[in-house]
Amino acid sequence: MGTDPLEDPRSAAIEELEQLGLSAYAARTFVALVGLGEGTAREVSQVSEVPRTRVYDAVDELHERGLIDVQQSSPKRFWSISADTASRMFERELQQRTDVLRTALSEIYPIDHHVEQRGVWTVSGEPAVTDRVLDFLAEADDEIVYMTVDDLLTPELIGALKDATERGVSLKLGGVSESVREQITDEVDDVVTFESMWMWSDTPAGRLLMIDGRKILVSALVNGADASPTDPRSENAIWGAGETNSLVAVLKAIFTWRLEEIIDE
Amino acid sequence: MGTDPLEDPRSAAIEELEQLGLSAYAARTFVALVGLGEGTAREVSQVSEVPRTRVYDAVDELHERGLIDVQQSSPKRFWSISADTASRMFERELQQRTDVLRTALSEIYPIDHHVEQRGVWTVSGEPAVTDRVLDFLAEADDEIVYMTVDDLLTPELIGALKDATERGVSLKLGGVSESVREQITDEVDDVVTFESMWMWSDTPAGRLLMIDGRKILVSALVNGADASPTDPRSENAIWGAGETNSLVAVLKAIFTWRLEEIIDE
DNA sequence: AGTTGTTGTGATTAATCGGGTTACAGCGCT
DNA sequence: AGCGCTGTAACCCGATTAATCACAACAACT
Repeated sequence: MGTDPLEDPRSAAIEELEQLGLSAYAARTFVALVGLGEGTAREVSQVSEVPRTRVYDAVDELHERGLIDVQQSSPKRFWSISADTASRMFERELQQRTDVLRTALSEIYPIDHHVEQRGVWTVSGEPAVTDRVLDFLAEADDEIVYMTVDDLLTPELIGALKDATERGVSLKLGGVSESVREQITDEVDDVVTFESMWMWSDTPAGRLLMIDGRKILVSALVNGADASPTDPRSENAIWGAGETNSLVAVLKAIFTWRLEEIIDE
Repeated sequence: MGTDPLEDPRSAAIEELEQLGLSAYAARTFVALVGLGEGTAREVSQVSEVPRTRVYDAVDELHERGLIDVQQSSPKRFWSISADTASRMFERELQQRTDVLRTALSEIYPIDHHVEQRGVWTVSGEPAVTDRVLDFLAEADDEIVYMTVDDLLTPELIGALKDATERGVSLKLGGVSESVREQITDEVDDVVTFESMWMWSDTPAGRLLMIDGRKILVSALVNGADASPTDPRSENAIWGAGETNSLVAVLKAIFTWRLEEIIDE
């Protein structure tokens, strides 16, 4: 990424505004105006480094989106809404958009997602992997084996695990630290915890999930050398389903074997 | 607008996905995959009318955003997440974005918004006008006079009016229908309502707001001939502040005069 | 009133991006 | 070997937008 993460709020804001659909000029102009509170085209141009003659277009764009008010004098004056109001504005608009999207998509959705029995699927991105894990947990009806590192065990996931045990699914949880383990055994009954077994692979960290011995997901965190703490860590996962699935067959064998060994201790 | 409003969910979804930052190909591909549940590049290409050779690019884009899983076989197979999961995905991402924007903007925000005493500001768009009205209501400490048409009197606005009266501001409300008036007098104490006085202007509908006799906002709805009920109706407003402000001076004179006359009846 | 610097609009150019097409190498199948 | 299909990559072209320039309208000041 070329821009500073949190150091420079102006660049960060401009970046976001562009992502949200504003032109580069409009974004820079708006940020300048938020800083100034109010100003003329010349003033805006000086602090934003937008060519003065283009400030007028940018301002039109912003005015139509309700982000600034304009004064029809000469020179024209521009007045930006407050940071808080602007954020509310975007939030409202985006909420509306996702609502439309949700209804449109659900109207499309046709047949049930029959699950492919052959092949291995790959997933990219931590949020996507978590979603898949949540889906799978929800469809378990016998046994869940879940191994994960601490910071991927969010409250949302703990809730899903709890739900599963409450409908009679047995849970084996591994890899977490002592403190987290205590917290879990406190909140969730019917859980067996076991020590980490990341040693069986050279994967530094990630998750491993097995559902009813018929569905398996494995993930690895891939932020190698350029690991910046603020970045959303990048996670890649693969999963497969079905007794005959090759991934399931292989991993299930290794997994249950090691698992029995460790729990027996 | 060239696309159907609600008739065709596919077009609607594609439109939204593009607005949300997906390329046209990626949007069409995703919608096709949601319909198919799962499919190959060829199948996707047939229903989405995306050139087959470009499906692969689109699919990369979608995979990186966590919207689909891919199977590394030949032919490759693509598996879309459910409509519900996809919506949650976007919601989460956008929430995150607006959060970043909010903090960035508030760090920029410098001096307090000193209010210009001269000149008239213009606002465009119903949401923007409502925001301005809410801002102004919040800073009233003596008297609010508010005239509006029914459907612009949202719960949010009623709440703000109620807040104001509860801190001792007197409220004069006009223009609303009988039923709404009853609802208001029910919810909010210390409110004087009066009949519409839109006759003083040729404006068909809109709002008129006066705060402490020192700040005035006037709006008009401008959806002329092409008024479609689903469109967010377009509203334009002007406002000015300060005893010496020309807009305030003129309107205040007319307004209080007519107001006394009507309420006296 | 004339002069001067500033303001706002419009036209024009340059560069970037994304949609659309084509070429082609690898592969399995007959 | 021949064929069809899959996946990668290169290319072209049109649209959008950043960036520059020319100019008329205007305000201010002498």
